[in-house]
Amino acid sequence: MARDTGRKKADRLSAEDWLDAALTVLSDVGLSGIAVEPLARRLGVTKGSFYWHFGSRDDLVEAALRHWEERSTSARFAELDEVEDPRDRLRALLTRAMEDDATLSLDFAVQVAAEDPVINPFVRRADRVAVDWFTGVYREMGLPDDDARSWALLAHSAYVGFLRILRTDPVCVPGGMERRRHAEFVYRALVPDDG
Amino acid sequence: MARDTGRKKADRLSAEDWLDAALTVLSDVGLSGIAVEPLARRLGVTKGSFYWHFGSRDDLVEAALRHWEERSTSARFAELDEVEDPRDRLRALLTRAMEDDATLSLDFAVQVAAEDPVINPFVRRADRVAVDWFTGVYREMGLPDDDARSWALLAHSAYVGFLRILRTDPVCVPGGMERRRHAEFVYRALVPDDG
DNA sequence: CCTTGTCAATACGCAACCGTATGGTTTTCT
DNA sequence: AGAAAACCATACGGTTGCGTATTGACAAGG
Repeated sequence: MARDTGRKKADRLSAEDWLDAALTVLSDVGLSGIAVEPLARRLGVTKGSFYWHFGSRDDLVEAALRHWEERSTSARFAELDEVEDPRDRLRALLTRAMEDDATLSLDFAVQVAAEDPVINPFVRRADRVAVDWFTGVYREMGLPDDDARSWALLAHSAYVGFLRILRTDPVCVPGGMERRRHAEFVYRALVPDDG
Repeated sequence: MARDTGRKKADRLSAEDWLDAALTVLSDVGLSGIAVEPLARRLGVTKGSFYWHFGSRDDLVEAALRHWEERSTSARFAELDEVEDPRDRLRALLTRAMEDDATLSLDFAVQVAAEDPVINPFVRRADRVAVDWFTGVYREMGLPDDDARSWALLAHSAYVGFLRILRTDPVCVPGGMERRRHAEFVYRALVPDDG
């Protein structure tokens, strides 16, 4: 009979269980939270389990980041390419990016750990993808390559910085429907000639 | 006879020596670099020295951050208040902020550690000071309070994000005279109506 | 039934750091 | 010089994390 994929029948764990826990804790407490023994405690097992599924702690971190790269970097921009008008596309990204708190938390946790040798290449790729995406949008608005890249870097900088400020001091930053207003404001500020 | 203040005569250390080392290593390798034993090795002593000058590692971190707060947050904005025209003042800050690599490194290291309970309040204060400063500038340009704060948050976000991207992937970001050009571009983008 | 493969517990050894306790060595002051 | 204070070394105990090795429990298939 067909094995029911992804079902937790007993208290035995799979590699995915560790991966999920890693991503959860990464989002909650940051990279330092991805530690073998604490995760094992959290999962109700000992690290004897972990080292059966993964070779090392870095392996788990890398697997978690690969997961993040697919969910975040790739998927996020892909689904926006359906919007034809570049201005609408830009607005859609901004409003969407500043809403989903789960995404914000994970993105932030990853970016804070950008200095870690395992994480660094992932963040670099993500930055490149984002800046390139913005550049494309601005070029479609009719800007020359040079200006498009400048706008793109500014836009991505604004997102990255907003993320950090938001997580450091949530009070300093608008929340709820105020946030929506700010997103709209940012959109208007980041569009060259909108009237 | 008058004691020559701040002179390193022998191989005995003072609290300031530890502070300087802490700030240097904070800028170079981040908060995790501020560790008692490694710093002691670096200074050619043992930690027996450290615990004479400071009560704990956190005490040193706090002292270092207090130093940063004065040098960075306070001084940086204070010396700019001489520029009368708000637009010129904004441009002055941007160009100055994006040039000095030492300041950039330290700011970045501090911000990356913003989650640390000792660091957090310092970063929050710094954010508030920066956003308030920007807000003042924009208000002097004639903007209503609401818009001024929005612009301020955007401007500070852009700086914070630029910092992170710069340190993660220096290639992705303009360097040298290109950077100056980008600073000028950012200035023009962050000024509401400049023509 | 009994072997094989999967998953987990236990028990090590190792490294990095924190902080304390205690005693030794310089300065500095008187 | 002699006492006091400033500064440092040594040695210790404690914590937390990584990774390995060995053995045990339990399921599925021959």
